[in-house]
Amino acid sequence: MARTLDDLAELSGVSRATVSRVINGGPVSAATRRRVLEVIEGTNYRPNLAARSLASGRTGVVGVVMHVDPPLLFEDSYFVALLHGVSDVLADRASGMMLWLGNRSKEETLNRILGTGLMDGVIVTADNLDDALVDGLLASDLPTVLIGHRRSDLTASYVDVDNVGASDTITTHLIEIGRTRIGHITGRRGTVAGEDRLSGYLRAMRRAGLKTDDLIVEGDFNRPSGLSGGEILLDREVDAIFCANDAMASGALQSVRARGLSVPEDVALAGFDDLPFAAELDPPLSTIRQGVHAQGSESAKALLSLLQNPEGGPRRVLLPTELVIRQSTVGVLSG
Amino acid sequence: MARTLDDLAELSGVSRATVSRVINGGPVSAATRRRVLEVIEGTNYRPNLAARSLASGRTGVVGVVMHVDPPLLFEDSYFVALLHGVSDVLADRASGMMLWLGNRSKEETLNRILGTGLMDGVIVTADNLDDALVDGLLASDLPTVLIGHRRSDLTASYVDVDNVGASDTITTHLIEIGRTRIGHITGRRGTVAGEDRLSGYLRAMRRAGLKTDDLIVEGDFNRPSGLSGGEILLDREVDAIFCANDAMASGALQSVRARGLSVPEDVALAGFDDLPFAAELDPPLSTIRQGVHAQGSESAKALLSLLQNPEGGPRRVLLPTELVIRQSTVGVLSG
DNA sequence: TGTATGTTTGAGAGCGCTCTCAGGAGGAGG
DNA sequence: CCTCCTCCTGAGAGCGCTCTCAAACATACA
Repeated sequence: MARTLDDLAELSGVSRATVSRVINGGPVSAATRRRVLEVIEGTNYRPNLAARSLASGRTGVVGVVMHVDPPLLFEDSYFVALLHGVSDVLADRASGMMLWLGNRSKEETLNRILGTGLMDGVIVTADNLDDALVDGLLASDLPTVLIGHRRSDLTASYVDVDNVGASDTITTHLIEIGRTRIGHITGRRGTVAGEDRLSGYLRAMRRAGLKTDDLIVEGDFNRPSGLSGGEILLDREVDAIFCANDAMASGALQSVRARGLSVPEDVALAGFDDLPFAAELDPPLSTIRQGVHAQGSESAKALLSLLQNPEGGPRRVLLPTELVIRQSTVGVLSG
Repeated sequence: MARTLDDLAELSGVSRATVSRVINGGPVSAATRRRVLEVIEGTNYRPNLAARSLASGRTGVVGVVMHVDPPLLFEDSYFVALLHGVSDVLADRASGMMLWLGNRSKEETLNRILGTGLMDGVIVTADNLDDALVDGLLASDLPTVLIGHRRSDLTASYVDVDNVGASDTITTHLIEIGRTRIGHITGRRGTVAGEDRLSGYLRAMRRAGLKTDDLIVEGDFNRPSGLSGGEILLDREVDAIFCANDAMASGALQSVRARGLSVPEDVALAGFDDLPFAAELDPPLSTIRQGVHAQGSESAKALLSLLQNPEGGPRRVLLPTELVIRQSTVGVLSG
């Protein structure tokens, strides 16, 4: 059983360099190539990635960095879906995937990532406006693609959805069904998604000439903050609530119910994400569908493209979203 | 900025070998060690893992193999919890984690894993009685720890829970509250968990002298099979149903409700896993709590121990489970 | 036939690290 | 003062691969 290139070289009667060329697609005569391939066939040779990395600086291994609190990762299927999308693409075109989660400090994680030298590039979830880990990766010479964070610096590669536009769309939907006192429960402040969704809401309201003075309540993307936020907004007599994600919308729904009010007759309700449970709420939730799996797979494609052609400039992908209208805003749909 | 050991050697006026000793804890005089450490301090040197791997055969990187259908991974928080547990332990004591999911064929995955040569060892989820991927890993010279699969071959290292004993326990609980026609909806056949939980059920029933002839229905661990299995068992006039996991129990609950029967008065209901939603069902579900996070972390510890002392024989860990009694078997708990 | 051009191949120098081996320094014992 | 031991340290040989360079050979054209 051949273990090294030299073994293969001896077995096939050519030099190590030639075997390397065959394996890596270099210029070799057809006859030689065939002979070497035959030898390789019968020998289950596997190139040593460490050696290859040392010699060429490339391994084919890609890093995926999701520096979130493990509990969040644990609860929120968002990250699992993202990982799923990334891994689907990498399975075909990369030789492996290293995963970096949030169980160390950001500084420590950054150091380890940069230190291993085993990865050709990384994909990193960038939820916050400011993030030392993301900044550190961008500042390093490790090719990096961001998920969910469009940096203002214009040199980073990223994959994101148009949070502002989508929020504007769903807010406009609430306006079009005749609501005028539309409250908003924001996402966690300091996150891109939270800030951008707020911006979209404000843009739509302003364009329609509607007031927002007392209609914005701060949430944190978790269900309880939707419940408490809903109570506050109901006190202020809203006729619709747009929550920055579905989890908070389910909390808000509970607050509406608790007052004996009905959705959507008394209060229309809208969320963001279209996670699986959104369709199963009672009534089913109108929301914005963002393809999380696609965000993962597109970010992997972007990174691979970046690795293949580093000179091509940053890759910037803005994925489309879709307004999903269900009974929480329009009542019983006529069939 | 020092990039290599030679740089550090030059800066601190010693040889490369000595710097290597300082970094790896070899025998060095206190004075030299201090001097070298000072140089390292100010220079954010990071050892190159590829080079280290090539020279020593070790990288500190561990592989985690979860060859499940992505949809399953996506839906079932079991795997995320497992990963969480593994990563918590590896964060401290390993220099990285490679993740291998089920988006390739088992053969292809096996080849890639064995081929990279970048991992010191792997942790692999082994759900099925037969699994070519698991067999291949065990047959290779890569140190391997199994999760959830106690092989009969007695040479493998593994972490598992006592499925048989736990099933016996919860079945016995149903017997003790006076039920006699206790149905069982099995897990997917061919899985260790499915078969072992069935065995435990049978053992408890036999010991109590109860018949099981028409009381066993085949399920597949998913909710719909719990619903349909529940309907079949209700036709056969059971007074209790033990489902091989919580997801199926929630389906079975729905089938009981659909007939206007009440839990636990007419039919007592029990599950297995104690996933978060189990406590939130109406009524809350009696079940077996198995620490999934602990399974992950223990398997990581077992692997690290195996790597540190390969001669110590296989590591075998059987984690405890806990019977969690809620209202689905005992009605309203007196306070 | 001679020169220019192109194709295919091998030799060999690393990539950055670990680890063995042997030499030097210093102390203990005769 | 010499020998023996112990403790530290440096030299140097790899680990398995990639990649440059130049040699060898083939082909084309004048």
